[in-house]
Formats: sequence, C-alpha cells, structure tokens
Amino acid sequence: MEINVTLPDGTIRRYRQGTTIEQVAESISTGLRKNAVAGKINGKLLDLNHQIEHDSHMELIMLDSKDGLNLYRHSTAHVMAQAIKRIYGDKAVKLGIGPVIEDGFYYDIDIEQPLSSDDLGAIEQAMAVIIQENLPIVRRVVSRAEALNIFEELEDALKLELIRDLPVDAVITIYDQGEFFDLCRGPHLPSTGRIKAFKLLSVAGAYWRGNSNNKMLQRIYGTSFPKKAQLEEHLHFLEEAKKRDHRKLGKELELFMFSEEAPGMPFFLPKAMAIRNELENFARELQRQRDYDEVRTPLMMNNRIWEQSGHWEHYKDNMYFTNVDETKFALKPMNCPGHMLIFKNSLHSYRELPIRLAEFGQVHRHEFSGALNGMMRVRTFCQDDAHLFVLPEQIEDEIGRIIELIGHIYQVFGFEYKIELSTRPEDSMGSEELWNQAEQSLQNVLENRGIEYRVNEGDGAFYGPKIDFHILDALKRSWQCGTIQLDFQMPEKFDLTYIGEDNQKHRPVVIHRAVYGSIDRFMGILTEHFAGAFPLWLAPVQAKLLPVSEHYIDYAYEVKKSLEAAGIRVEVDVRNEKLGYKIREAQLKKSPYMLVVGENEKNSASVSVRKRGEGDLGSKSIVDIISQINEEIHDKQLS
RNA sequence: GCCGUUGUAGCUCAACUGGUAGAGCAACUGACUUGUAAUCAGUAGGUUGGGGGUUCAAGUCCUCUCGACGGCACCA
Repeated sequence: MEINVTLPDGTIRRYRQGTTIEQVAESISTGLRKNAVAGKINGKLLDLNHQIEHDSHMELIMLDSKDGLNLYRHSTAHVMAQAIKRIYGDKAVKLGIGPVIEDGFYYDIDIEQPLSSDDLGAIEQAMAVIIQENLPIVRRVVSRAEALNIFEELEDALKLELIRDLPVDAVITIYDQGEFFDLCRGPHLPSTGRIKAFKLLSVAGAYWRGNSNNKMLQRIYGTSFPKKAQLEEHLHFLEEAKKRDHRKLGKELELFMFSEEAPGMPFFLPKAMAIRNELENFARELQRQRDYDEVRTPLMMNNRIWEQSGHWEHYKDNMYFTNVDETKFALKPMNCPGHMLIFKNSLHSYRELPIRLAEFGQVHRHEFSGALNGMMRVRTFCQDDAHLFVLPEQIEDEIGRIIELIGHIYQVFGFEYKIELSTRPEDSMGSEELWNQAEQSLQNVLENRGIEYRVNEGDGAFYGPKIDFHILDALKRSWQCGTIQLDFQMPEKFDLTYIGEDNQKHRPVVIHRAVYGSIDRFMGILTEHFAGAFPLWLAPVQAKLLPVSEHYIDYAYEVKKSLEAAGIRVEVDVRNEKLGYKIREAQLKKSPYMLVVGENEKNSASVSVRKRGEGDLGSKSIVDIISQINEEIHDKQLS
C-alpha cells in the first residue's frame, strides 16, 4: 500500500507504507539524509527511523536548525549521563532531568559523591569513547508498569517520580543506546557517533524540580555543536564575556570596591562617582525639561508607615530594621511611601496634576547572600525613581511620555530594548477589579502606540501591574532596567486626594517609574556593555596628559588647567617613565584621549593627540582640542 | 538560604605527600631625560580572611565562622 507524503514546498511524493523519515530524506537527496537529524510528521517531532504509516505532511529537521541543534544537544546530554554511569556505576547515579537550554544542556543527577570541575575531564573522555562506539539510539515504547519496573530495578526514585506524574494517557518511551537507557520523550540522533564537538562546562547544585524544599541534586552543564569551529567560537565568546566582567573591570579601572564589612554594598570610588554624576545629571536635566520636581526623602522611617503601605506585610523578609528610642524603624526598600507623604503634605487642586516627584533614592533590600553579584545584585542601591500623581484621564498620556523618555535615554547608550507587560502576581494587594482596570490601561497604552511587547504573567509588583524595559547589551544579554508601574493601591492606603472641579475630594492615580532602575546595576551593565571603554561623556578621565619627560611637566599642568577650566576631566601622568610606558598604561585604563606634550607642543601651545581606538592623530592647538573634546562630550558620542 | 568551590603582599599568582612563606607587576629610592603599548638597578612590603583544635611542627589536616565565586531558589 502506498501513502502520500507532502513536503513543506507542497510537493507530494508517494511511498510504500512504513517508509521511514530517513528513507524519504534519502530518496530526495543524499545530502538531505546526511544532515537531517529528525523529522516532523504533521507538526510532531519524530526520530529519523520513525515509520510513516499514513498520508502525512513531513518536514525534515536539519542539524543547522534550532530544533535540530536542540535535539543534537539533548542526545549529547544522554551521552553524558551514560558516561557518568559508566564511571560512577549504574546504581550510584540517579538521573533527574536533562534538558536543553540556551547554548547547551545540563543533566541533574543524584549521586553520593560530590563532583567538581576536575571530574569533568574524565567524563568527557568517557563520552568520547561512547561517541567512538557509535551506538545506535533506539526508541522503545513501554507500558507504565514496565517503566515503573525498570526504574524500580535501578532504584531511581527520581525517574519513578517523573513516571508517576505523567498523564494517564501518555505514551512512555525509553531510548536505548548500548547498555544505557533513559526515560525520554525524544526524538534523538540516530546514533552517538553523530556528535562531533562537545564540552562540559561546570557543575553546580540545583533543587530537584526547581523547588527549594526538595533535595539538592548536582547539575552538570555542557554544550555541543555540530562543528568544532562553532564550539571554539562559543568558548571564545564566553572568554570575552569574562574579560568584560564588571567586577574585574571595576577593580582594574578603580571604579568601585566591596568590603567584607558591608557585603553586597558597593563603595563608589572617585572614578565611578564621576560616571554616576554624569548619569544622574543627564537624567536630571531631561526630567527638568519634562516638569519633574526633584525631592529627597529619609532613608529610615518608623514602622507605622511600612505597615500602612503594605510593605511590612508583603516585603518584611527583605527589609532592614532597627530599634531606636524604643521605636521600630525600617530602612526604606522603596521610595514610594516617602513620596506619598510629600503629596499629602499639602492640599492639591486638579489643576496641579500631574505632579511628578523624582528622587535619586538610596534603598536597602536584604537579598539572600547567595543572590549577591557585584553591582548587578546588591543590598543597597540608588534608584532613579519617580512617582507621578495623575488624574485617571491623564494615565495614558503620562505613560506615553515616560516611554518616550526611556527610549530617549537608552538610545544614547546604544541599547536596544524589549518591552514586557507584567501582570498580577499571586501575593497581590487590592481588588481584582482595580487590577484588571490597571492592566487594561497599560495594555491600551502599548497597543495604541503600536509597541511590540511580551506578557509576563504574574510578575507585577504587589501593588500594581507594570511595563518593564529590558535592554540588550553589546553581548546580547538582556537586563531589566526601566519600569513603569500603575498603582491604584497606594493612593487608597495613604488616602491621597485632590480637589476636583466639583470642589469634591477625588483619588489620584500613582505611576511609579524608573529609567536606569538601579543606577549601581546600570553602571555594571554599562561597564560590560562598553568593556570598560566608556564613551567620552562618561569616561572618568576624559583626557590623560602625557609629558614626554620631566621637563614638560609644568607645561602639562598648564594644559591641564585650560582643559579643566573648560570642564574636561583631566589627569597628568607625572611619573618618571618613558612615553611608550605611559601610553600603554593609559590605553589599559581605556583613556579616551591621550595628549602627549613635549618640546614641540610646548613651543606651539599645542598637544599631540592620540585617541583610543584611532591612534596618533597629530598635533592640535589647545583651543582646538578643547572644542573637539567638548563637542564630542556635548553630543554624547558613542565612540 | 541551599549545593559545590575558594580565600597567601595593593594586584595576578607560586609554595610536592605537614618541615623557616616566594615571583611578576604596582609602590618607594636612585640612575637615565625619555616622542606613541612595558628603561635599568636597588628597597620595603605578610599573625597565609578570622576563631578554635590536632601535631614536636599547620598556608597545608580537622572544626566553627566571615567573605567571594559557579549554579539553584529568591528578585515585591
């Protein structure tokens, strides 16, 4: 009997019933068969040796496709599991799950002996042997009872739990490769020999099924690629990312430091402070133009206000408390309650709204020790926060303005960004009705403006839904920075009112927003984004003066004075060293401008200009270099 | 918080199975007076994160504790 197989381009080919996907591929071309790793029959991913029994739509999954690569890595994970079992013993190793992730795979295993990265080499070797053996990977359907039997035999409680949790009508499959088999949905490569380039990267603890109440397993991360060159490239990328690590660069460039005395709390050194002041002033000026009023509220307020705002109930585990004069105080984890008090400090007419209160507010949040990470996750940081008190009918317009502001600021750094709408979380405050209304408003703004966005279910703040801005840095990593949150709850909790046209009291709506988010973290992101080579307007030292010898130090100081008078951040390298040495050092510190001064320059009131990334640009008069630098600063040029 | 790793000079890193803590860079001093990515010589620098223990002897072994790193969980 023959069946029709419809290919993606619409052509229909006839085959004997029971023909495998691989045979179909072969019948089209040998090249196809070679590079196909699986097939899709009527949209369902299946192994190459799957037999086609009915008329079907068929698509071949090629190794270089996303699906193909995932499958390839999934099979690599199986090979790794097999290798681990060969080394440590079949029963000593219980297998959890071994999924594919972005850029690789991992396998969670339960094994008595703690593994370290030193053990990875041996596992890799055993994997190489398995690949060498080129074991066929074969799918086998088993009944639930059989599956349970098999894994009971192995005393593998993890797999047994997985099997028991499968839906009743699930088809349970096991994949065999040599002596090894694993419960798996598949599909897989036809044989282990197809794996060409792989590497194990690290071991780490991971909770079984992602639940911190469960046992902790050992997770081994690895990756694999169809070509060795791709693997090399990926490893190189990881190396490059490491070189940009803001913790490393922060130390080398003397930006910030940490101390055991204050875990998770950054110290800003003078150079980081220069950057931070630029960032703050930039935002400050844009906010001034947009009619924000800047305020500052206390770092610490008594407990009553946190109970009133709901922070005590929803956030106390992350707050710092202190007892003074028998009154309990808390360090603010957010700025909103302070701004609510400012709003309440006077009576407001509807004519005044929107009122926009901005604060570079230092907040403290007690993060778990294991969560801390350089500037990216800290226990105290400064938010570029603002709260907008608006009339209900002003909501959309105000949010639109904030979106514009955020876009404006990000573009200056060359950041692309993505937008997410985060909706009501489980632990939320207030009525469902208000929440729906708030979520609807945010959605309206996004859709009316034709903005592309993704919905992030249940990720809103406890007092309201939010629009989050995720920037993409130079390495295409995503960071949540900006946020716009719509809040109907705080106005209730604090009984905020304004006097309307009708001379009655009305409730304003509050919009929380931040652009940088955490300035500290934003600086960490910038450091990695620019690999420490900050654009001129941000650079802590914008020009480094390099006297050719001691004789020109006086002249260097003269030039320094002129540049400083023009508002440029300058340093002189007065050390008694050769020019090449000073240049090397200035280059390593990523100084944007190096200005060499010697006999010629001294005689002509000029400097020799060497620019980061461009090299020697010849000499320029002091007046010219000042205007060149200032123009570049003013335009906030990216390089 | 959990699992694992880790902590030696300002920085980067040495010190085999326990046996007097070293190097490069930086700093300081001197010589050289320098022209576009490292001049030479010398000097100083440490209760090996902290506490306790084992030992004739601890950077090294045990234990508690603090910090950091890789993940997990968390991120209102």
